Amino acid sequence: MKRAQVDGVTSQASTTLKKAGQRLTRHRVAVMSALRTSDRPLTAEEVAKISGVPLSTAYRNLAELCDAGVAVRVGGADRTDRFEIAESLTSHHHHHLVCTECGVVNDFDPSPQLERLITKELQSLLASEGFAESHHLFDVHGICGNCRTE
Amino acid sequence: MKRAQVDGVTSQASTTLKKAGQRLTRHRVAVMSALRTSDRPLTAEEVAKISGVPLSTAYRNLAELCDAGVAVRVGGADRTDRFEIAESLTSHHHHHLVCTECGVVNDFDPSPQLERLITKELQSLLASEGFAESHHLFDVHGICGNCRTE
DNA sequence: TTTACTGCAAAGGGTTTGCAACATG
DNA sequence: CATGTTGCAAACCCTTTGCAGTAAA
Repeated sequence: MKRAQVDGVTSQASTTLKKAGQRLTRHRVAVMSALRTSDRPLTAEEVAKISGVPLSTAYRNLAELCDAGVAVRVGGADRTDRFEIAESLTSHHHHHLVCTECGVVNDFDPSPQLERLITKELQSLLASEGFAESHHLFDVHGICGNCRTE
Repeated sequence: MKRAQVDGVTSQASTTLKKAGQRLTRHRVAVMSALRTSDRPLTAEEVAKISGVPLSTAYRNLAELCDAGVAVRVGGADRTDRFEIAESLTSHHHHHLVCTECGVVNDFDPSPQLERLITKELQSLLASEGFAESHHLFDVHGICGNCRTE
């Protein structure tokens, strides 16, 4: 059921973009590639550096990718946005480890058990609060290994 | 085991502030009172309005309260910081419902079962990642009841 | 060829800070 | 009195936007 993700992600992304009336430029490919290559959410500045795309264009492309549902904006501990490929494209659900010292955000995988319980808990919650969930973030804040050994 | 929280919070807060070499001014009391009175995290602007403290002073006071461990900075969906009384003072552990439309953050209580599983899962996680948890945030993003009916 | 995209520089918006006046312990 | 605190305005920093030129489809 699960096919090679490299092609899947790229083709699904271009399809989605086309549907949104957006063009698949070399910059956009570069930005997506930067996101896909990383094992953690990236800041716009990191994306710009890695992809060689000017910062303002990187911001614009990231915003478009988010609108199209290809990427997601991830909040951290500092006031700098970070971006990652949407889980719907990678079929890899994960959560975040946020360092309150340096701001870096890393990924980690939840246990199926935890995920099941979360899903269940959300159902009753959404009903009682009239809240429509788009997604949930389980973020653990603390000091990362790097900052601890400095 | 659980005593009146109003006095507990205030006295513990002033003790903590004193220890940090900070004064308990009327502004600081007003800021803490604003946070304590609310059932959800407040923006600095909201705190300023409610407490009658000028915005820049509110920011400074909030930063000091955070440093002293009396308050906590809560990230949302927009780029506006929100603040709430630290859980260690209220002994009320909760999570957040973040509206991606209007930015409002509301509180909700997790089931003991969920909380137990989270705690357990974090132990192995922290060990394997060399990460020192300070606290965890289980944030559910979506559209709040208000925005849905608009 | 049409329309979307790019790149620079300039504007925005939330947050922080310099500094002189002020209040607390 | 000595220091921490306040208030205003200016500075900051990340992000967004206007506009003329460029490149997908």
